[in-house]
Amino acid sequence: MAVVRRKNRVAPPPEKCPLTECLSIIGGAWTPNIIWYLSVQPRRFSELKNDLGSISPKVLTERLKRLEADGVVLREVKPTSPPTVEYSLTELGNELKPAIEAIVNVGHRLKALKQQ
Amino acid sequence: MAVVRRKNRVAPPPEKCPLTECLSIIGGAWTPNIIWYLSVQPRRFSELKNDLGSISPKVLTERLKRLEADGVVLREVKPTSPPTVEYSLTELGNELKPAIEAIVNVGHRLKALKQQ
DNA sequence: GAACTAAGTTACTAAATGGTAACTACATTT
DNA sequence: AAATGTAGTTACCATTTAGTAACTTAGTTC
Repeated sequence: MAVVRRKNRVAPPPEKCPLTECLSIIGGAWTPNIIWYLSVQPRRFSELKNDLGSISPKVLTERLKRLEADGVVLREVKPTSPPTVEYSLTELGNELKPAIEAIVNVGHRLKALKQQ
Repeated sequence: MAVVRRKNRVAPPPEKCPLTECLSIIGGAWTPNIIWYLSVQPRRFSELKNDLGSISPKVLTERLKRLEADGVVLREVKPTSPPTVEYSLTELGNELKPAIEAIVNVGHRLKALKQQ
């Protein structure tokens, strides 16, 4: 039985791939988790650190800076003493919610299917 | 103005985090793209390699093996000559589609917003 | 018989990533 | 006065990750 040469191409996920575009923002350890927490409510640095459990301050700082640079997260210094810093999702950041939610939902389904 | 000690905790994304669960499967370079292509139709090794453009065969093999081990992808050797190998999504793999689609959709929105 | 296709494998390298631990400065609480 | 909380920073290290390039086996087309 000779090999069949298939010539059909699948159109690629269109130019400058939206998949890659979105993943370049939510990629990296902890990032989706951070966005998840911020989607619930604005959080302070130390609160996020606590929420996430074993993240190091170094990585948390890195992630927040990148998210801020990407326009996804807003950083606000509050005039308390000592000053506190509150992070929240920007409008652009809110756009990410559906993706995070979909991933969470699939995660639930995967867990359910695994347990059977 | 004294610092406000906030005591409320945000409930963590529930035990053994579904977010992390799902990301452990779709994480890693090229993985979401591979799933995207397979969600359109079953694809052969060389077809995927072509679809993805600049992926190396080493990485493609790695990704496919892991996806197969995770029960997300089915690998079938076809009795052609030379033998060809067809990859497709399993039922479990199909569960991932909504997440990939959501990411793609958000990617579109991000691109649209950026261009303004 | 040479070149090509299919589906990879292997050895090596470079870069990115994440983690650890210690440190800062200032203010408040005990 | 000491400890704690706030929001980080810095230097260093280990691991992971991805990429390159060359190679394999076997059949098939030119």
